[in-house]
Amino acid sequence: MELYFHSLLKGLNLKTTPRRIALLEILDDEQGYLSPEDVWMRMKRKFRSLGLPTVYRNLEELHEGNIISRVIHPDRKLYYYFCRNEEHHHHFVCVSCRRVEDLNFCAGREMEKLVVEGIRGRVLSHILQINGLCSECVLKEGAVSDE
Amino acid sequence: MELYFHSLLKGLNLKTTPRRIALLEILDDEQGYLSPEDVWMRMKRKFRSLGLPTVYRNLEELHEGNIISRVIHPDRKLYYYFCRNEEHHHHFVCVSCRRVEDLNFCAGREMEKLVVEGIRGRVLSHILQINGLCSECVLKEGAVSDE
DNA sequence: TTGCAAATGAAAATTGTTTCTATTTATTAC
DNA sequence: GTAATAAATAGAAACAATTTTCATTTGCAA
Repeated sequence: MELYFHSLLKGLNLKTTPRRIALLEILDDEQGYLSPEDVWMRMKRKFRSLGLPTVYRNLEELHEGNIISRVIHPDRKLYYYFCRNEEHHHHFVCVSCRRVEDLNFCAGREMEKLVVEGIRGRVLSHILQINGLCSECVLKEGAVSDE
Repeated sequence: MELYFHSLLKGLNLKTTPRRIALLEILDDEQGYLSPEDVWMRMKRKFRSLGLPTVYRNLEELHEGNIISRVIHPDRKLYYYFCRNEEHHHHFVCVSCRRVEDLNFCAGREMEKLVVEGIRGRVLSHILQINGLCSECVLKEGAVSDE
């Protein structure tokens, strides 16, 4: 694995540092996506004196090199995830407990068709977020509003 | 028109101030969308001492009241525009010229089913936004990246 | 017209992200 | 292996968009 990461980095003319390896491992282990701060917190377990700018810089370099993907969520923050040729998916966000669950669902194909045929434009990316109550919070059924 | 705006504001229990009228007029005149700062600059022509927080506050209140719509551009800034379509719908946002087009498409039903049956949760709302290039910008095909 | 809650301006705070700079480190040529 | 050097890093500071705070002003219901 480390060898594979090394060759990826080499391909971008980036040096293979322990931090970059760790960052790639973290993203590779995650099935969802992570904010720079999420990545930072995970990496800090290993590198006590890691700076947040280092995380931002590396995430952005790897994104530019097409090794990881970036999404911009409606919360206006950046999120990154490892590029797998796996099914693109979206997240269900519980507005009560803030848990996030993956949804193996994407309307991308339909949207693309609609945009290409209807508007005659081109789709570059899309943002989909579903807000609701997860099973536990549905039971608790507290006075939770959608915001 | 002013009367119409007055009734809209009344419906939200918001007072009819000269600033709110001007703000609504500006958004109503625009066929695309505007950033809070865009709105601020246009309003300053009329109100010399207008504060930017006032613009942010009002845009957000009107958005919450469903009088104006909000989109989040890939540049991570907020943009607002006047709601003309009553149906629930989604947005196609041209990342090049900033035009917004309504898409009469919603995958809400499928998502709902998936969430209820799969996760056993409840959907409260969803946000779907498609970023891309509109027909004109596809033709121009400039060096525009999804950024 | 008056009283009061709502709206506002100005300044300051916050948040997420980026830049700067001195120091450290991975790689390359020997 | 080792030295030279260009890239990578930490830490501090800068930044930009947005939000909060609070004292003052204003719309509007009584």
